[in-house]
Amino acid sequence: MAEPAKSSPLSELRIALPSLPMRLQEVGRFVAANDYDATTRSMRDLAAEAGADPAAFTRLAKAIGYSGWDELRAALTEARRPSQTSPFSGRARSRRHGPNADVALVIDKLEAEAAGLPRIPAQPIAEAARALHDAKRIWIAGYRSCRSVAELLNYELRLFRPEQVQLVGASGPDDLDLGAFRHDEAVIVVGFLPYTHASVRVAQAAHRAGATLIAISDSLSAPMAEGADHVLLFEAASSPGFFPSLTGAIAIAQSLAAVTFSLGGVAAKKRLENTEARLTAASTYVSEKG
Amino acid sequence: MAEPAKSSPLSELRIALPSLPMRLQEVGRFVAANDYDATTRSMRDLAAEAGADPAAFTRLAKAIGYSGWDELRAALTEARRPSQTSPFSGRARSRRHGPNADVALVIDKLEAEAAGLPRIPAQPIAEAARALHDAKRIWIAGYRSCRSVAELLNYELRLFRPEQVQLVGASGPDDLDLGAFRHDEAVIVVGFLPYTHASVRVAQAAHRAGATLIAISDSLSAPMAEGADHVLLFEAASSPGFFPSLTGAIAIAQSLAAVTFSLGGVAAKKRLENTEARLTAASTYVSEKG
DNA sequence: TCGGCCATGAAACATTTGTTGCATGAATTG
DNA sequence: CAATTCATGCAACAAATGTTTCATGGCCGA
Repeated sequence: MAEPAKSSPLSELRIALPSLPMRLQEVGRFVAANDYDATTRSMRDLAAEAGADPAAFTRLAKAIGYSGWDELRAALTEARRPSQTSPFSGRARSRRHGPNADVALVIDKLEAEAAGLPRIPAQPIAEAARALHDAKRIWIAGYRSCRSVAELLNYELRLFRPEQVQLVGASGPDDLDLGAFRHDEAVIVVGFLPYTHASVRVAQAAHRAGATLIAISDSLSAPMAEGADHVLLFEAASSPGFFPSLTGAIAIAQSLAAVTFSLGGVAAKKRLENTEARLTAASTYVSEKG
Repeated sequence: MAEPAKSSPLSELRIALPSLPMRLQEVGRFVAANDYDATTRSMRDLAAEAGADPAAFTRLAKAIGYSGWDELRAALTEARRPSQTSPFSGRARSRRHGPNADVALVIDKLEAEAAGLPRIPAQPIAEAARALHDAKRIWIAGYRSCRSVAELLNYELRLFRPEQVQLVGASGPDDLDLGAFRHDEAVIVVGFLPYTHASVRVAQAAHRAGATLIAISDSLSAPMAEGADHVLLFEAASSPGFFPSLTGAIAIAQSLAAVTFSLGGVAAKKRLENTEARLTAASTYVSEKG
């Protein structure tokens, strides 16, 4: 039936893993986690480090369709070969069609977005972070695709300022929150073309209340950037594809959170540790080592 | 007799090269030019390909101060080992002070993240997009900070496949959705260290149901990558700061959506236009020109 | 409970590995 | 020109590698 794409030996391994005997699973996980050593060191070495029988490696290789460990290792080695940064790295850019057109699209996109990031002005971010640091409370608003940026910012800031950060509209209609803005609070609005009415309303309300308004957008002339105390610009259209890029906005959000955190000093650090301890106690996370 | 900086075995080799016998020079150049093969293939293999005597490799190693080829190879292997953290981890960490410390932090972060993007493997994204294209329905899961990535993906995919894309847990407890996975559907799980139990459960449920599992994570050995048909890797730790970076995950999500859209052809385009028309009619957006 | 199956570890196996001794021939020196 | 040094290829060596076989013990179905 639907042959799963077995582009790399590692993915073959991963796919077969769950249906393997216990010992082979252990060994398989070890290989997946240490694929560099798998290609460079000897089978017996790996066995010793993994605390397993050397034979298990041979059996693992055979279990996923290779003639033996040597062949598996050869496949891994080829997959890791650097000259083929991506198998089509030759920039295959000329070939807009054919089977590799998709890969070329992805590469284009990633490169374009990578190029856009260093062009983001850093100074305004640092200044905005200071404003956040001074704010009694922080409101965050973003709609449609920008919602994800708003939520990330909300999540990260709440890690060390849980009681003072809030998403606009998180607990009821936006309109209720709009009336709650105070002059000593900060409001962050994320948005780019086409701009939603909702985000513009939030910005206007913030301005009216005398709150510090921080706009994360793609243009200085964006409607919600009007009257903003800080405007953090990114290039939404910098990458090919059917939809504007949010990579820059995410990078800004994370930098903003990082600087705000560092401004928070030991107090922020302490609260972050508390939050982490609580999450660990609730066993939200999988324990690090199996 | 100023010992030249012998940071890497390769530089030692290059430095000693000119004073070596002719044959050893040839072999040395071959090693320098093919250092990847030097670490992975056998001495005799290399000798055959270089058209030289196997003994020459042993002699070369001894000539530049190693006890033998094995030791040289070990040094090369260690030099090539991909750093567990990141090339930037040691950098700029020296607590810059002064008024511009924050700005420097932002710049570091942006640069590091920009450097990480082109390292994202493109091929798996294209393959995963094809799987999405073929899926009858698409489920998306992500928790904590990864929720924002999941929601962005959900939003963009729903623009042109509104009825077939759904967030896990969007309309009730996760558990209800977990039982709804079908073999002809695709499940996307976003997560990185520390991994949440919830995301692992989703991945396991997807695997059990025979659905196509796509994992967006920071490691091939992530628990929810086990049994995954496609694993899309990004570097969560590639940037300084208190929190892992989501920029790579966002870039992957957007590329995935873009390729899936392009695979959808005119049908997808048509549906996107419909969606846009509806949003405009509801006057969600501010009209372009004032 | 018995019988077969499979997973697993230990040991024996043939092969391949890196190394070294030796013979040859060219280059260097007195 | 003779004596010496040195670079080089070949072949034999011991060590290490990956593989296979076999004995053991647990598990499931009859």
